[in-house]
Amino acid sequence: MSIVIKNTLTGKKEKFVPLEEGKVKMYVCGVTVYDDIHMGHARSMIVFDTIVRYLRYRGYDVVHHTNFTDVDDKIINRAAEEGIDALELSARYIRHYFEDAEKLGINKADYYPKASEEMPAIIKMVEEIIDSGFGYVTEDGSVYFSVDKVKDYGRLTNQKIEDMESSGRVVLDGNKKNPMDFAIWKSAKPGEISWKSPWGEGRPGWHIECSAMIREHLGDEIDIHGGGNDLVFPHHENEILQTEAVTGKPLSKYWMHNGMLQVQGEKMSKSMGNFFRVRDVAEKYDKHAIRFYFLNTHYTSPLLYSEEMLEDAKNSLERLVNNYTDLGAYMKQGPDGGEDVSDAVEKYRENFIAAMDDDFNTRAAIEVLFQLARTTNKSMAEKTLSKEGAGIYVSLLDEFNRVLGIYPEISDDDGTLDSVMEILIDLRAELRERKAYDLSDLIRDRLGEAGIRLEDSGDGAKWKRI
RNA sequence: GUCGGGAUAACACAGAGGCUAUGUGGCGGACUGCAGAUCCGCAUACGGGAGUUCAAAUCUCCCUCCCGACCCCA
Repeated sequence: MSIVIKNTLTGKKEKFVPLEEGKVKMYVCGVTVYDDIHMGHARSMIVFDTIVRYLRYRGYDVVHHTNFTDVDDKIINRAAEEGIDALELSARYIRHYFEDAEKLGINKADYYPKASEEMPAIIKMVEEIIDSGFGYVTEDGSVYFSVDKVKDYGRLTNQKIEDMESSGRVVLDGNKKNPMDFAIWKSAKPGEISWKSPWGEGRPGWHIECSAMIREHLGDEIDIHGGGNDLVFPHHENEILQTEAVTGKPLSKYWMHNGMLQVQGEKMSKSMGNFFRVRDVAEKYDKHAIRFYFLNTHYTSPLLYSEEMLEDAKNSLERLVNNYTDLGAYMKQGPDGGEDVSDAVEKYRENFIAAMDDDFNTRAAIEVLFQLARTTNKSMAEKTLSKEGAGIYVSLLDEFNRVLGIYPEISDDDGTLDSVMEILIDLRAELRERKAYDLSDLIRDRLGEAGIRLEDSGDGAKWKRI
């Protein structure tokens, strides 16, 4: 059994074999930090966060880098509007990014390279591209990549240059020799943020930073390169060209792309103006519901965004969380002995791994959780489950949760609250015994207002924080 | 135009030749003083048309419609 990954490069699912056994070098394209991140970015972040978590769960030693594009036209323009320095603006949104990432339960990447801090590596790479004959310098001090020199352009896109030009949208501008040529170094306009280079003051083109930063920090070849599928062309295509022009080696063995989030049938994007900021959504939905919403679909599929969808995810997840907290409570109160759960547990683990091994099918993995919930709910109701068995299930769910991050962390038991609740529950039992339902219901209602949900059942009451 | 991905019950979303998909919502039952949770059951499916096959939601071909990429994008 091994992991299978849908590789954009070949369009097929391929067995995952890293360059170096047991190790995974992974680079995921991050965001251009000129504004707050939206739910579309959140999807990509959660998807790749989960993939990293799973690879680690499967025993791989993963190095994961995600970049920030902190120098680009939009940042420069936005900063000019606000009358501040470009890097001051990008620093602000990088800060926001981390605040938002935390609200999504994202584990930190090992390193976050920023274009502005990688100039020596970027300039070096541009020089190497020129030296290899793939780059040319223009009169104004810009440097372009020459696609004419490339043998098999369009590998990732599976397209020919001629076909793309027929779109009529690609135009020959400036000093380009071929309309498909792209800037790897842009000369600075007066007043713009710039760095010194052999070609004069300027800044990097969009695609070069990723190529340069990968090479600088991860090496010539990596295992997995990820990002949204809107980056396939031209961004990733061009990254491949740049890197291979210099190293002669494939940039990444596997290319993974997540599907777009759609709002009313259209892609969510800044330019469409139909986006929802993570920080706004996170006001109303917690990270577990948001993660569940995203992971309840395969990462490559398009996904509809609406508040109803989030509401739906929240309700669905509640079923799983109820099961999880019930198992937690049963662990303390359930009977000893009971049937052996080890076979069942092993089966669930196998199914979970089989689902995730198949191109990280989180949706199928979640179905395993629902199956587990149904059968354990039943065995708890029938008292055929032992407290030990419940404990084993809880650890199993904790294990799965290290990958998915959808169950809430059980807050440290406050012993005081436990005893207070015990008193209240006993008191209510007494009241109910005397059929003083008005009082017992009042207690339950008031607890609800205080954020504690009390549920009566045949053998005592259960409570949990909500 | 070229290339890619889709169309599955009320909704969302898996599956990929035969095996009860799953969840939310709906309806009906069990449990219950009530509420909630939980369990059991029910209903509504694989865009259309041909074909291959003993057997097709799944494979092949054709058609219709949707989304994305080709300027910026996760």
